[in-house]
Amino acid sequence: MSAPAIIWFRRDLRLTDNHALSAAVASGAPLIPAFILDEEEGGEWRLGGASRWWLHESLAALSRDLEKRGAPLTLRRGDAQAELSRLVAETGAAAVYCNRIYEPWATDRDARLEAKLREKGVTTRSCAGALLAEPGSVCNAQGRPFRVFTPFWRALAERLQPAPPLPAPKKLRAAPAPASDRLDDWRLQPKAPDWAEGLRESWRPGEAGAQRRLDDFLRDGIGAYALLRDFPAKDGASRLSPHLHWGEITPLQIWSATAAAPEAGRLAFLRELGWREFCHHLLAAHPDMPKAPLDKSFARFPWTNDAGALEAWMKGETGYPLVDAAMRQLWRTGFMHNRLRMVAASFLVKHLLLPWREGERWFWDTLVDADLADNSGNWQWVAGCGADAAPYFRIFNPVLQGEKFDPDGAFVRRFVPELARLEAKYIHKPWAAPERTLRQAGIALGETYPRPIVDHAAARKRALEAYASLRAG
DNA sequence: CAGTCCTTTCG
DNA sequence: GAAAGGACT
Repeated sequence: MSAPAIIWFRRDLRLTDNHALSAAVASGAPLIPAFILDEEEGGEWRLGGASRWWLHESLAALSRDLEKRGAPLTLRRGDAQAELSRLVAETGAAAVYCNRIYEPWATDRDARLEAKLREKGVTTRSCAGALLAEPGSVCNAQGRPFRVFTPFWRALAERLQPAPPLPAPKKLRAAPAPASDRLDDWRLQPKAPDWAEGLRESWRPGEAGAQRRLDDFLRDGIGAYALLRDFPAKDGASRLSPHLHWGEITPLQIWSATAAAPEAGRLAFLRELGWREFCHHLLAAHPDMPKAPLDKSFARFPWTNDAGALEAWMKGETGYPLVDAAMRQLWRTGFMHNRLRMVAASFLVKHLLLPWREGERWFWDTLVDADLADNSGNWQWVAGCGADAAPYFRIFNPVLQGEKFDPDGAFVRRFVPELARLEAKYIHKPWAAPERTLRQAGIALGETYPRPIVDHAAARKRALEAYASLRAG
């Protein structure tokens, strides 16, 4: 019997369009599918709470899918390099197959690991699939990585020659299975049970869930996507982001599946896929993007340090209904609508002048789609220190944003129930409502719902001055 | 080199 | 329609 091959699952928790898996199957070797939980990997960016929950559910799904095809998933926990080497030694594996991930900490580690395995005569085969194009492969006329989205996306789309996604292997020939941890022993589930409950109500992690989400979106969502995507109460978003992050589905599968969709919706939607791509390429070009502003002049930005304001923002108690609804959606469901991410993030950075890294950290822990490239790239974009930056145009007015994109207040009512009975005219500015109106709606400002923690006009002025000081210096 | 463009907002 | 400025061709 030939030496087995390990399929090292990481951020590719799927069987379809999985090049590493298909290559391993094609090699003819008996297979050992494995996942290693390394709770230290990523350092500061180790798994956040919502991501741990997702991972638990997604691994359970992957494990079932592999079992059905005759090759159970082996689970190990510990330092990824050490555990993989141990698994190779235990099983006599001659090859390791995996799909590439692109975080700077991961590319460094994987390169070291590959060298180490090669010394022992074990070959590593790493495949692409998490992105439409390899980072570094999309450049401007000077051969440099793009810093503006639209030319980047044009250049990528022009070059892209999508091959059809690979089908899932029907049967897997398994090697004798090594000892495995039990998933439940990993304690990936949150300690607060109500958090897990909120997440479970909102999501179906795993490849089948991802496929169903895509099918639903193609049937019900993509046609009107360009029209509805900005209205948080309309649920016009695809909600594929966490599935993409964990590789339960690939951008190529999504790209291919949209081929028959109406043009307007399709282009608007693929553009969002493009932003994901752009952020990943940016991170590869700027490995310190998660902690250092791409625009170096921001090193002397006059951030404030107001723990109380940060706390109010995290809890959704700023007194601005749209911001609060957004922050509570995040906490309850592990998700925040795209437009609200811009509004809530702008509020933290511009209205409160709190460092964007505080927001980045909170989103990292609470988003089910927490992704290093997307999270850091987008926070820098909002703060105005990132790519495609235009800080002066992005002081969102949370009242106007509410009136424009949640005109009847349906979204606010859903997530800020203490305002539910307030008429639409005041739903985004309860402080402006007459005392009688508030009383009839059961609201006592400062008691049942907070007064605004900052005045919009004053905060806007302060932010403009802070940004102007960068240029003056 | 100059001309165009940029996940936009606000008055 | 203006707000600053840099990216890109």
